[in-house]
Amino acid sequence: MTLKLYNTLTKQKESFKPRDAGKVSMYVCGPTTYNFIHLGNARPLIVFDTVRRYLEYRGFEVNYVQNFTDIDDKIINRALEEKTDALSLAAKYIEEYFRDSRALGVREATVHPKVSEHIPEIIEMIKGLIAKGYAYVVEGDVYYSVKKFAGYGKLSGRSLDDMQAGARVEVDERKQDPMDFALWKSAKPGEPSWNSPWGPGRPGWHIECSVMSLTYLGESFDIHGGGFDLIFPHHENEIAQSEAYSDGRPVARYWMHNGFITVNQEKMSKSLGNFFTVREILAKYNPEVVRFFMLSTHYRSPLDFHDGKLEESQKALERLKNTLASVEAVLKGWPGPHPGQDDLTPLSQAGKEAAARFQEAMDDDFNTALAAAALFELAREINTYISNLKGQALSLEDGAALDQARGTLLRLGKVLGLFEQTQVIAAGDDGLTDGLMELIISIRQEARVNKDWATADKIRDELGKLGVVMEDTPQGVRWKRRN
RNA sequence: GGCGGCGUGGCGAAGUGGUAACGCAACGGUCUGCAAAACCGAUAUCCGUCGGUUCGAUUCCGACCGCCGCCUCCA
Repeated sequence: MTLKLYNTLTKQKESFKPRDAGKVSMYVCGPTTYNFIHLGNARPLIVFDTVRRYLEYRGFEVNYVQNFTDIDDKIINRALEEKTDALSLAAKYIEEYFRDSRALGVREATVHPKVSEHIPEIIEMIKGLIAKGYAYVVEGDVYYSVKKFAGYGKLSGRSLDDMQAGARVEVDERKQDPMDFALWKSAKPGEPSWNSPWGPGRPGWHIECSVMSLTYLGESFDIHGGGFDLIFPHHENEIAQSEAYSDGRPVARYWMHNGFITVNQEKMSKSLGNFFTVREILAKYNPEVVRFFMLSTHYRSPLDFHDGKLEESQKALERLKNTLASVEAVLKGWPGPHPGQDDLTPLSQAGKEAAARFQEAMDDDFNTALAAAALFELAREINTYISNLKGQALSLEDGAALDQARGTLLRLGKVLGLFEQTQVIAAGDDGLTDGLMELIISIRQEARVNKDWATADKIRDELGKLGVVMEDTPQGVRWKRRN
């Protein structure tokens, strides 16, 4: 089986063949850091982090680059409001960004380059574009001439004529064509700026990605990712810049774009004001719940958000965690695997099938929803197996089978970024909690032996009010914190 | 106006040219002192509407209806 992915450029699924055998170079557009990220911003983070994890699972070595736009108009304006300077404001929100992304289980990229630290390279590329005749200077600004680039519009599937008909933006008279865009913007008084051959100023929005991807990944790297709304104009312009600069050689081999998070079917965006920050959501939900929610729909489809969705994801995820906890409990006292105990039971088969289905799903353009189904199917097999033990003593074979199945479930879940942060076993945060719980459980068990149901139930009910769930399973008493 | 996407059981969501995964909810049963968890079982004659192609379409084609996105900063 080969990995297939949908390429926005060709509008079809293609077999993935990396530029360099065994290695994947990947660039994902990062945030403009002028405030906290919201759930919509988090989708590409989680989606492409999962893509990366799966590529690694498939044995590729992944070089993952995600930039920070730490200088632009929004940052400058925000800095003025907060009476600080642009770069320190950006630095602050880069910190905040990492707090959120880490919480969501998003691994750090191999490199996180910042625009402000690549000004010389940016100036170089702009000079090159001017030299090749693709850009022109007007009063300290530099513009890219879209008409000079024959392939303009190939990613977004539109022609310059169509767009001009629909354009309703104020046209800057100094531009040769209304669609021309800025590579370099001259600084107004008081604005942060860098010296350049065209006078003090700062880079336009699009040039940074061309420069950074080229710097860190080279020409024709493998995967370029981002949200749907970046297709035009950002990625279109990036192609125009990079390919003009490198004499027509493609920027990236595959372009991937994730769909939006919507609220009441409308795009979640800062301008509409219908957004939820990652920060506020994580105050209420386990990060893995958010992750599971994001991955329960295919990445290219829109994903509608409301609290009920997270509740549902939470319960679904709990099912998986309950299974892991059950295995854990059953395996208590099991001496460990012995050689030669593979493939002894139907459960081993089930594990293999689940892994195969998982891979097949992920190979098909990262179908995480289908991949998750494989997890649930395996969980049911495990539960059934445990259920059939009926509390009897565990044989070595049973132990081996369960241990193996559990390993598969964990391994596959981790590709989706699940089961990493929360302890699978419902356990406390320190030894004290565990010790106290053991004590409480033994007292309650005594009451149960004495058929003192009132006391037993009171303990369970009161613990419930404190957020601790107690279950009397055939494998013994189990407790966990709710959520 | 141009370009693109979506419409599957109560909800969410996969999917296939030969009659529909998975999760949540609800229902019946098993287990349990009772619960919870878990297991078993029945639930979509049907995949927006209308046509067409086909032996056969939810899946292909066309029209229509509805919703959404991009074309301007936006993940």
